[in-house]
Amino acid sequence: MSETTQCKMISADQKKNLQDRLPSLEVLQRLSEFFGVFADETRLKILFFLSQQELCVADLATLTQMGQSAISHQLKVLRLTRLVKYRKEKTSIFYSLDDDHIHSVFEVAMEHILEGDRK
Amino acid sequence: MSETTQCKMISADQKKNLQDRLPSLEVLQRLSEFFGVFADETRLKILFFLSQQELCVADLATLTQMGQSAISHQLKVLRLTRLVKYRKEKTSIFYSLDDDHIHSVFEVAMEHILEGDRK
DNA sequence: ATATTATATGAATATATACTCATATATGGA
DNA sequence: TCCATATATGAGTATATATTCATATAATAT
Repeated sequence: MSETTQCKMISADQKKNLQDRLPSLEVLQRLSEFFGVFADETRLKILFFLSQQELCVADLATLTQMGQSAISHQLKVLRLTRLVKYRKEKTSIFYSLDDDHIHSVFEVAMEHILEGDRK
Repeated sequence: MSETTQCKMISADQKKNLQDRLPSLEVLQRLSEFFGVFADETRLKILFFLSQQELCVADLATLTQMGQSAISHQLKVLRLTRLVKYRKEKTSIFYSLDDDHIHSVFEVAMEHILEGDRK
C-alpha cells in the first residue's frame, strides 16, 4: 500500500478537502451492499416478478426456473436488505416488494445501458 | 431444478404472461453487471473522487489509500463499463466521469438507505 | 540510448457468494 | 398423532472477484 509514485497533481489542501467530503465508510459499505443485491440475475428476476404481483416461493421458483432452495436463499438476502416483505397464508408465504425506490433504481440503470448503446 | 412443489397460486396464463414481460436475459445480464460495478467500496470511492474533479491514477491511489495496481485494475473495470473516460498528459493519465447518470444512481440508493433507517 | 516516472497487466492468492443437496421447521389436514 | 405440503437453512462446492506482487509498457527527460 505504500507506493513509489506520489500524489503530485493535487495539493495537500485539495487532498484533505476531497477526503473530508468522502462519505463515511459506513455509508460506503451500505451503498456497496445495496448495489450488490441488484448485481445478480436471479435476484433481478425475483424483483421483477414481485414488481408485477405478490407471489409465493414455489411460484417464484417456477417462474425463474430455479430450485426452491436457491429462491429461498435469495429471498433471505432480499429480506435482510428490506427490499421485500412477506405474509403467511396456510403453509405458503407470499412475498412482495417493500421499497418504493426499486423502480427508480431500475430506471437510472436502464438509462446507462441505453446510453452505452448509442455510443 | 425440477421441484417437488408446484406452481399453483397462479394460473398457466398468468405464468406465461409474467414470463413474457420479463426483460431479456441480455438486459438482465447487463443490469446485474452494471450494479456489480457499484457493489465495491473501492470503486465507489474512485467514482466519488472523480465526481469532484478529474484525477490521475497516483492521486486516486493516495486519496483512496490503496495501491497503484489495485486502482489501475479497478479503473479498467470502470473503463470497460463506460463509467469513466481518460486523457493522457505527459506520463500521467487523467480520469474523469463519463456518465451523467451516476449522480442519479447514488441518489436513489441513498433514498433506500435513509428509508431503512426510519424503520 | 538510457534512466526515470506513471500506468497497466498477468499470475497467484484469499475471500465472497450462488447454487445444490440433504435436512429441519412449520402449518394444516386426515 | 401421523402425514403431506411449503419454506428455510446448514454444509459443501464451484465460481467470481479484489488485492498484492512482480513485471511490462509508454512517455519523457538527460
